[in-house]
Amino acid sequence: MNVMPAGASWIDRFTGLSRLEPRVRDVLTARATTISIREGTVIFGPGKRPENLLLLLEGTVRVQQTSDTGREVVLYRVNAGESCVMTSACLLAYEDYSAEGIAETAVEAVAIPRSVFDDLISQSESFRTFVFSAYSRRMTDLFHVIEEIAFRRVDIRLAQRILDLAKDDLIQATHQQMAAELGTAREVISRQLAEFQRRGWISLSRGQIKIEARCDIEKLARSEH
Amino acid sequence: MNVMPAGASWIDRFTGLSRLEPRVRDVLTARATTISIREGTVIFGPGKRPENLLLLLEGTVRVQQTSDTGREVVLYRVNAGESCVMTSACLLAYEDYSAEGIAETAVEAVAIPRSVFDDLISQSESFRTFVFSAYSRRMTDLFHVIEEIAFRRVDIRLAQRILDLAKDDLIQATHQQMAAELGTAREVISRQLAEFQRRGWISLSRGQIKIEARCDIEKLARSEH
DNA sequence: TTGGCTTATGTGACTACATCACTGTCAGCG
DNA sequence: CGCTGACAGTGATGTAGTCACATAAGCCAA
Repeated sequence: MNVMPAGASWIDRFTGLSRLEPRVRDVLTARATTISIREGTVIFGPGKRPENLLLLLEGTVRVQQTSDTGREVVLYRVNAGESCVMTSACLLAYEDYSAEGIAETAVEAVAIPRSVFDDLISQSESFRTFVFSAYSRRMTDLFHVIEEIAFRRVDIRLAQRILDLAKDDLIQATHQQMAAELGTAREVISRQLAEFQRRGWISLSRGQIKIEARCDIEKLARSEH
Repeated sequence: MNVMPAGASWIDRFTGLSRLEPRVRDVLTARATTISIREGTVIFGPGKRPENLLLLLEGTVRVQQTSDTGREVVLYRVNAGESCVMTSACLLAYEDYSAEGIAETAVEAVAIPRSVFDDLISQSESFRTFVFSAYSRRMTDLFHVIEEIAFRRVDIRLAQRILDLAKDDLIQATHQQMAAELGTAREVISRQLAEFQRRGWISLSRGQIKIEARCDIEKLARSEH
């Protein structure tokens, strides 16, 4: 993780911080640093306590749960312009989570050390709102995950996830990885994808999925039940 | 909700608050009130923003998710000595959650209004730790729920829940309510309970489940996979 | 007490999903 | 070129969820 002084303007990339009191803004600019994190780095996870609160400038962090039986579910992703609140929870009150956060791409982030975080929380009402909003967002995300896993059909969820993950109508992922996205088994994904291909919605090749009929997939993704 | 002045000693019932700075302690004692909430009251939920952070002195709050298709899952319970952090998130950054919190029994709680919460968070390090720890706890709870729903068999989860809910080897609940506990369908619960009864582990009657062989149920609850 | 109502529970048939145990296939490389 | 390891396909079987009912149990009022 390469450390360098923070620029003056990054704050404006975070909508929640735009109204920050000028005094507090200065503290943040002075005492936070930007860091670069390599793709694949584990940012927090079982046994790994993070040292900083991260505000993402570039890249995405994937937060996932790995069960003792080795199966995985992706819980949510933290994108540029968002903060990784799990790290702030860990920061102040470390519990050994079963969830872990992984840099899915190379990540540029502003790192706020615990002491600064503490000062900001105590001095700035708008910073508090920023942090608590972020918590709310993530809680809401988790509620959605629970609802989807418990009550939604996998074909619908798969269709949604294909649309979410597709860059330029293409997804670079194995069936195993797609299964981990939804918390299901590889075979289930293989069969569903085969069915989608049969319908001409996608085409498959080793390690990738290509969207051929986006609107049909959207139709399924939007359908109830 | 019946309002009366708070006693001096309730703070000691919350382990996280025992080390509160004396000055802050006084603020809390002076400006917080205890309230009584009737069983069944919706404390927060879609369209209902709570006005206070609640610290539970007595009773339990059940936090559950209701899907648009009408099915439910119980996410976690807040017990005496714990704080209802969802309300604090709502307090500072209201999002319209799909989750709702319901007083499962009559509840006695200390109510901390938004302004006081704000003061405490800014003035007291140990109060901050208290609040963020509570967040951590609940996040962890949600991770467990996700793991259970995604990867655990319902017979095992049902056995666990029976043990959790049993007061004096008896549960007053319909199959429908048990289904909501686990986020599954009523028929599934009926069949599983029938099987447990066939094995002599429980006996059933309308609206209640009686434990007959606790150790056998525990054996199943503990078993992997 | 009987009959009617509501709520709770039982059941069969069927679909969806998970698991297991394989087989087949592709890409890269020694 | 042929091995190797990762990826993908598939049938059989078990578990869970859905649908459409049939029963049954308590409750109240005639």
